[in-house]
Amino acid sequence: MSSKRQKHIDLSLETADDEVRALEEAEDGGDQEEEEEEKEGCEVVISNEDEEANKHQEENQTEEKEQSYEKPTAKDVIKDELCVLQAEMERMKEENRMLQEVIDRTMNDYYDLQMKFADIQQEDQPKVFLSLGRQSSDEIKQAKVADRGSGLADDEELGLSLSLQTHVDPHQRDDAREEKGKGLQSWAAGELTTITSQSINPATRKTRVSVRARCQGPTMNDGCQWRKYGQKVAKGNPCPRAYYRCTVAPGCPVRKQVQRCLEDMSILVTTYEGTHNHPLPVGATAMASTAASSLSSSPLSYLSPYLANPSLPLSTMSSFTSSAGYSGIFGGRQ
DNA sequence: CGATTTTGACCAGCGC
DNA sequence: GCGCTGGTCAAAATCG
Repeated sequence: MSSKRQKHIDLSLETADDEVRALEEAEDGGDQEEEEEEKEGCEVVISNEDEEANKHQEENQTEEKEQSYEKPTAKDVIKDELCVLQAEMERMKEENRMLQEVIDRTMNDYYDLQMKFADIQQEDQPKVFLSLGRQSSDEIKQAKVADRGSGLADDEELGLSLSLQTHVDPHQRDDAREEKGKGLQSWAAGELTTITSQSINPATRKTRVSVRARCQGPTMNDGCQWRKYGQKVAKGNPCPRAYYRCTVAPGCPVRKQVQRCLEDMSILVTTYEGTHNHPLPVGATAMASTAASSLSSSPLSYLSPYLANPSLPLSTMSSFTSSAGYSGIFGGRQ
């Protein structure tokens, strides 16, 4: 051992050390020299091959020592294996523990959302006002105007806020809008994404969701199939507004409007209206799930049915990070 | 040839 | 009532 340069790696795993000690005691009955070695902990012996070649001449002289060295090397291998296995086991345990925590958190969020959804349903079918987007109450108030006019108002970018308001009487709409919504903000991975949702027609309870996302193409690929049925140049925005109808299933009432933002042509403002009367494509469902889970900690009780039958289109929209608003709109077939 | 897009016409709601 | 505007229709054009 003295003739060879050795590298020692002390893994310091007591349990593995104990097992090795028990093994050696069973085999050798307790050798004095080995016991001293064991006190140093679990060791991994790695010989340096380069120096081993240079000192090849010394090998003959130390042949006897080499022979006596082979015995503890074999045990070191066993120790090594045990140490590695032990370390691996600990790592797996830690990983399991973390995964369990994630599952618990997800389940808690899900139950919480279910409870909140039940509460909302008890409010005599109130009108739900949703606002996703970093908006103040005033901005929410302007949402309808902006939606009808030259695209959505230029909300604060780089963030996602969410508010939920409920009110029954259409005449109270303005008052309700004065309330500042509870907010949830999260990063959109550096991309702009603002979602603004509000119900427009109290009679039909049609909900609308506006999504602002950076998109190079003429429209976002949101996983659904759309047919264009009209195009208009809205006042105040030279960019034409395109009208699309969902063609996934015949008679599906969902429609969407697509228009470039006046302030930033790279931003595509897509407004969805109506509720799908059919199951959504896999891609849309996947995205909906992702979006829903990303907002699981928000006060979005209406997400519960959405989780069961999500309808949010999956897309190539690179900036789409959250899409809870779709749940209020595209409830899918329920 | 069927599906989709384009585009002008038409309709409804709203404000004056 | 009139004009403006947004939304929809439907025929023609285009595409695959």
